[in-house]
Amino acid sequence: MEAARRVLEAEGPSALSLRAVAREAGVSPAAPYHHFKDKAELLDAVAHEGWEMLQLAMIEAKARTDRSQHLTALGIAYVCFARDYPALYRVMYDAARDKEALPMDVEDANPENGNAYCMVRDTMIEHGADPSAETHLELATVAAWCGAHGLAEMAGFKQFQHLKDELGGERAFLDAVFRHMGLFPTQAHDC
Amino acid sequence: MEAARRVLEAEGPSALSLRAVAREAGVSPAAPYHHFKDKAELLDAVAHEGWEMLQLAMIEAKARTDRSQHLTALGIAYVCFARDYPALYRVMYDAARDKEALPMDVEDANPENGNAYCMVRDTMIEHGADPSAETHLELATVAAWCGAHGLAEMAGFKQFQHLKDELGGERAFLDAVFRHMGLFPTQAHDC
DNA sequence: TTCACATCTGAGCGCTGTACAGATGCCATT
DNA sequence: AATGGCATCTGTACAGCGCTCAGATGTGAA
Repeated sequence: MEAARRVLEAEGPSALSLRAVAREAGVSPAAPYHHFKDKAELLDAVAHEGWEMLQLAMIEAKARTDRSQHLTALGIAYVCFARDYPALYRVMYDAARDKEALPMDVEDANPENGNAYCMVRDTMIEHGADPSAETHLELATVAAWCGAHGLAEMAGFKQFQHLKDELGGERAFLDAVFRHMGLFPTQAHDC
Repeated sequence: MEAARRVLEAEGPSALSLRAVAREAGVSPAAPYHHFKDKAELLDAVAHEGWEMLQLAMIEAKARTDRSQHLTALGIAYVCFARDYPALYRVMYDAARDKEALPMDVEDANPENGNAYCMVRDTMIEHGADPSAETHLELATVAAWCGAHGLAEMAGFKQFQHLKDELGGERAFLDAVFRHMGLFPTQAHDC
């Protein structure tokens, strides 16, 4: 799995073949099959690690931010994670799409925080959402998650470079878009 | 390209190999290379058709909806397109990510409407956005696009099935999420 | 000492994207 | 009518891929 992570970071997701991972690990092409049923299972495992990393990044972002800015901080941390590990982020969502499910069972990294999705929901409550209005709460969480994911995928596109320039950098751009989503209070610090 | 579309719809994006397309078209595996530089160029062409189709769907949605509901209608049409052509939608964004750019040059289908992205911006203006505040306008457009794209990718996930059930169907769910995004006025009709 | 088990190898199958030399058929020019 | 250029297609080939399987190796428990 370390080999897989190295290949992914160095060569991108399209180069992440079982054989390449085996080469990187210095073993024969058949060796990985004694640890993973097939390629998809290896990718699942890599993706799982990715969700753990994302959760840790979000925990950290929350920890170093004012309570009033927690939601924005989570959004920013989310988008920055996707920017810093684009290949991994893609593997994570490719696996999710194949299963038609977000991996809401990732709680290994820091169980008391549940998982990344739960963190968003809990932060909604912190910000005044009514926890007894479950449907409403979950809709708000989904909406925020959609916004963050959408922005994560758009933020790297060249068309929006001029917006970053006009607004004074990437961070200002992300803040501004989140503000326009109407879900997030605004202005925190670096990511 | 017809063969490519057929393979894509029938077998999904992972089965969309040049050789499969050639087989479907009844031609040798080398034949496509006289029309496309490589596989990526074929996929680009397929993706381009996809953006045209999306634009047409959005034009139609706008045409059959009250002016006050145009923005929601676009969002719903967008998400429904992604639901109805999931393989094509994936090819479209795979190509976009490779280029790190949305194809904002797709204006063939209906030039007077520009393209899908422009339609969203124009509809923002219809709804009262100030066209002279260009940065603000574009941020609002980006935010809406991000929300729609995010929802398009999430809407099929199993975790949210119970929300659809509780709210009385997929359409109600989409409406509700859009409402929570704060960008969209609400309630239109079918898609 | 023996046996079970986890791990790994090497060869091999059918698939893929891509390259290239040559065939075919059509269209414009002479 | 004959010629030549050009677009299109074929057949073959190569390296790389996911995956399978029979057998080798080593390690810990009985």
